Amino acid sequence: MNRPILVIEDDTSSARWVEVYLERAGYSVVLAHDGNTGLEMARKLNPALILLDLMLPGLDGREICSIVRKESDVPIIMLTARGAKADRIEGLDGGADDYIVKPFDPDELVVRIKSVLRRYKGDFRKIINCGFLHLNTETYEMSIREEVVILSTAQYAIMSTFMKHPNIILTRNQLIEQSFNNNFEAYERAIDSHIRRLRKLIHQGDYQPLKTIYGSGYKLECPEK
Amino acid sequence: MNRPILVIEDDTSSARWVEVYLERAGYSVVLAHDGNTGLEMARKLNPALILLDLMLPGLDGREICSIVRKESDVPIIMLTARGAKADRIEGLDGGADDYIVKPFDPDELVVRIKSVLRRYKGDFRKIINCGFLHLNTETYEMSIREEVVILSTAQYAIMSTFMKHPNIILTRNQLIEQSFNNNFEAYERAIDSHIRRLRKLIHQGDYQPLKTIYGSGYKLECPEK
DNA sequence: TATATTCTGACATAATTGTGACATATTCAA
DNA sequence: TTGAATATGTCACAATTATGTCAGAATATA
Repeated sequence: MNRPILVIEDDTSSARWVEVYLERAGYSVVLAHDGNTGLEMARKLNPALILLDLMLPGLDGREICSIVRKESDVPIIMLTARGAKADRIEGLDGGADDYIVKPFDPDELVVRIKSVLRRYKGDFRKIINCGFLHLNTETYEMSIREEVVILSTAQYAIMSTFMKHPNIILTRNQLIEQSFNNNFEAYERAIDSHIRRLRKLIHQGDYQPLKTIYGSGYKLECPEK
Repeated sequence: MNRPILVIEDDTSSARWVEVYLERAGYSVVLAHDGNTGLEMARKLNPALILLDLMLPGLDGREICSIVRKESDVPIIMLTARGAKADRIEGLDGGADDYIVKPFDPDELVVRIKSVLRRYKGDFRKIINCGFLHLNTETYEMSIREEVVILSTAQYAIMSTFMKHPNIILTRNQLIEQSFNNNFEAYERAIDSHIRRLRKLIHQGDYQPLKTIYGSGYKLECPEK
């Protein structure tokens, strides 16, 4: 019993083309041509993975993404049109695991699918999502709404610790332990400097999700999933 | 052997609807349509979680909640009908772990359930409940009906001592011992200042649950569990 | 009423964190 | 390899927040 890949894509010809290609690669495929049926199938079929077009009639791709993400942990790859950077990111806002820009190379599609599934089995997400923050664990890129920045090693280490434990107070020592596996010789308050640098990157106008908890440590504030 | 989710809800159609939805999400579900059978089942079945309607024939939802809470640590999510914010909080007042306002989004329900169960596996109570006071041990946030404040280190230490020993007179020295593990050099009367600051935060109109016991110490007044 | 106790606000001080500048270390490209 | 760019840790000092203390007012108790 092989769980299928669910492809939600309104353009029939391109959907069929994907279907053929995936089946050739050994996956079983189910197509949905609009958002509502797509969502319904996502619930009924328990698919192994969802390929989701961003622009859809009926329910929008990103809406589907956030709904599905709330209900299950199924991996989702967004298909987005070329160009608009904002658009790519918007997919991630809903909690997608990866995205591919159209038109894409069929081989690349298969590679991405394999990689997402592999990661998924290893229970390891390529992208950690947290509110409007999205951290790519392969490239160390962090996107904040429409902006993308590349984090330094230490910044990435600390940020990923925060994003794995959102809404929780982390002491400087916890941050050091979790982020650097204790390979950290420096003064505890070096963390403060990293925090300052991170804050410059991730604030949204006046809103700063990296909170100071006086006497305790720091906390990354994220909307609850 | 999977422990079921017990749904105590008198409206049959809405109960069935919840049942279908939860089963689709992979949970096994048991229904009870009035308070008394609900309570009985809660005792017999050892459910993984209880979904509890606030308004019930027979035993009221909040009565059940406090009875069950006395007998076990099973997580409880209250379902409350009205929109009024005060009402939602009333669920927590009985010792519930979360509440959902009807009519609710089925997706949201599943999300909440997952999150409560996840917290429970970590085997720590995130929130200490005491009357209308709720203290979050992760964030040092205290919610008082509708308001949320963040306590300072000392305030948190003292407040959690009170909430772990409600309705009991605590002398200043007991407060110091329990709250600061005797790492406290200062004059006993410093407690008075903390009390004053806490009182400013937690009074409800004229009602002040932090009582002075003349000649002895202080007491946090909570409705009995 | 007299006395003991607690409340209150103001204040000083202590504790903690933020900031920018700087020195050193590391990385990367030529 | 060298040199430039970048990253990181440290420091001094500023800013902020928390805490303890006190004196006098208010309150409780006998």
